Amino acid sequence: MALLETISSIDSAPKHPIRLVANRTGLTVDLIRAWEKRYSVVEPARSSTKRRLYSDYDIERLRLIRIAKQNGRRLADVAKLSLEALRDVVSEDSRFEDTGAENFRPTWANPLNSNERNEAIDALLFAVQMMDQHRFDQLLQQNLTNLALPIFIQDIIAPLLHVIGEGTRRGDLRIAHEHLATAHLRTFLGMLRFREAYTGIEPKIVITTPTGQLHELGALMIAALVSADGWLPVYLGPNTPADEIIACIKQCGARALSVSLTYPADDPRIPTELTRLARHLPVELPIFVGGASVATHHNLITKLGIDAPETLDDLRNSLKDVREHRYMSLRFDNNSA
Amino acid sequence: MALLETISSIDSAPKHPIRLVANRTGLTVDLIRAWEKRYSVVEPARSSTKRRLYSDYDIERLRLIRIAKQNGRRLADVAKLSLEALRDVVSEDSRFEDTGAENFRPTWANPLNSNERNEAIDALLFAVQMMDQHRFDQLLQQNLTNLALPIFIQDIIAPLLHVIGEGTRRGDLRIAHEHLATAHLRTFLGMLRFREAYTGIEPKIVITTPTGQLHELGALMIAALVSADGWLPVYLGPNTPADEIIACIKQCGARALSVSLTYPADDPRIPTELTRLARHLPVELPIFVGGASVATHHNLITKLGIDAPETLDDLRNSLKDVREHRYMSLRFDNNSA
DNA sequence: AATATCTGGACAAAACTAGGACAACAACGC
DNA sequence: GCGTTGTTGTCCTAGTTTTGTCCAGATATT
Repeated sequence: MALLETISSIDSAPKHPIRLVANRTGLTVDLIRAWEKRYSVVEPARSSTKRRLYSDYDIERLRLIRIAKQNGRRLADVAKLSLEALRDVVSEDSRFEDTGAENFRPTWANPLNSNERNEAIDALLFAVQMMDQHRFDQLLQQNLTNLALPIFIQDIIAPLLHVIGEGTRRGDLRIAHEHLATAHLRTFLGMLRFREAYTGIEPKIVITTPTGQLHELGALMIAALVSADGWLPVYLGPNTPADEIIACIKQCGARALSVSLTYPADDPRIPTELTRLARHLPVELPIFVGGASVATHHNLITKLGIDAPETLDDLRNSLKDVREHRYMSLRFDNNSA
Repeated sequence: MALLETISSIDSAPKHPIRLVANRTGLTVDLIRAWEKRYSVVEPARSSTKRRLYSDYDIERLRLIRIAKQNGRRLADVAKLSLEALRDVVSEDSRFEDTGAENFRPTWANPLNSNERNEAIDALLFAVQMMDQHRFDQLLQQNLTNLALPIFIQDIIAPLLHVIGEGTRRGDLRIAHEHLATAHLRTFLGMLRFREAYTGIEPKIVITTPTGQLHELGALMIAALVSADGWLPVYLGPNTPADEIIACIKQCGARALSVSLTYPADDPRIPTELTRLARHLPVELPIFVGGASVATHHNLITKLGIDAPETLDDLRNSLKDVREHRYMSLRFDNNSA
């Protein structure tokens, strides 16, 4: 019995007292009860002694309803909507936000289980196959509003790119489909950099791709990611010569550099450019590389003392160290080598 | 799965309260009511308690009317127009805005007539030199809200790109500066495509760049431009093979194609790809080319019967003809040639 | 015993409606 | 030039609906 429940029921276990719900949603206890009384917004289970017991599902709905209200919706209109419908409404509204700049944080940062993730990615893939850009965009928005940004990038965007690449290689998708998706993601990821409000005191990180590397989606993912961690990405796009990267770092006083290597892996310019970067940048300025082609240049990278974090989380941790002046540079005295 | 019902289209279900409409349109609540009182600009449905309930259709009309007013139209003149008519009016206006009576040449070659425009572009250029992305973005947003979209693109973006290109060539700007600006504009222009709400009945136009052509900003400008004129751009990004373009047009039933040629002008693949397009696409489907490299291939283009509008305005006019089934194809019987 | 939650209701702030007033401004006739 | 007229955005009042907060007595939890 208990076994079956743990498998089938994920969200709907009624466990949380009203106080906790209030804390998580930002609503007051009174208000939650009032909403229930008037519109049956949520109908929580009860304990044996009549205490309300809310499920995760309920909490999520309340959060969304609060946002919907803030966007100008009336309670009666959204009270009875399902979770899915609410998500549609909220993401639809927040896209048009004119004056807004309201950034609500997805405190609800549950990592996805593999089922949900596959479902989300399948839906996105289907939209690409149908060439339905608006559906595609809508799904992206939805996933973004439901997930914290790092999770969104790591669990949705990165796998999606991989699946699309594979699908195109195998012939399940046409090149046209891949282009459509890539072009859209290019815009979407580019926007993510600007979700955070900048105070002007954030440390800067230059993000780009060296000469010959034309794929920029990896770099953009990193830009979006670090901007959520309080960095100000200076994004230069793909195909930037080493000298220009160096000049940019100097002009804007960046504290770190991230370059992305994907394709082609055997471009002879990669070693040249990387070496040039390592030689001309101060030792205390960390250089991070990432992407599919890193493995090819593993030897050179370790020799130059360039940091090649294996996962996005590793990168984030290293950057945290950089910001707190705890980062140990791997590069020592390369200049004289 | 609720896939079918979420196709993003304007539905006329009256569900939105006035506050939400105000948020989305940028109008005040009072003003919306005043317009209704005086000219019946919109006649929203009412709830059981007399609250106004607006449809998506109403919201879109209000947004357009706001722009029309900003362009100098009188409320009485536009109050009763349909959505389609409003779009025509707005895009019509934006063509003649603030240029004197004599000259509405849209500034490809000689951008600088107006002081304001110069000032705006100088400010943008300065932000690029300072590598101040947020200032850059802020200025773009500011200009965009002050101007109608077509004007913004023709009078600000296009000259700006030109000036940046020149500046980099002459050495006033570094490549890094150009990259920063290009990367940002790539995102910014990509977003513009989604400012319009779609009803699902707009004619589609495929926009891309042929194999070998990696610069996409021109194509993106066109995508943003035509979306304001009531088209739904299917944007494929740069470097798309002719066969894929053809497949895409077939799958999504596009009514037109626009390809952008900038650099390199002498790529041998350009003639091949263009010929392929002209041969395999139905005669009644117009093909538009634009960009700096058009001159190089002038002979081929005329021979193939491809339309090469000289200005963005010409393109917009031709597209208007296409939409109203008045367009005279330049292509006749190329298939047998 | 102190704290939290429940039910039911009261109450006030906020939002919406209808109608109208008013100043700023443009257009027009003279 | 001047005055008149019409347009337009904003604001005001008074009445209604919606919504957030608070209270009181009873029950439950710690």
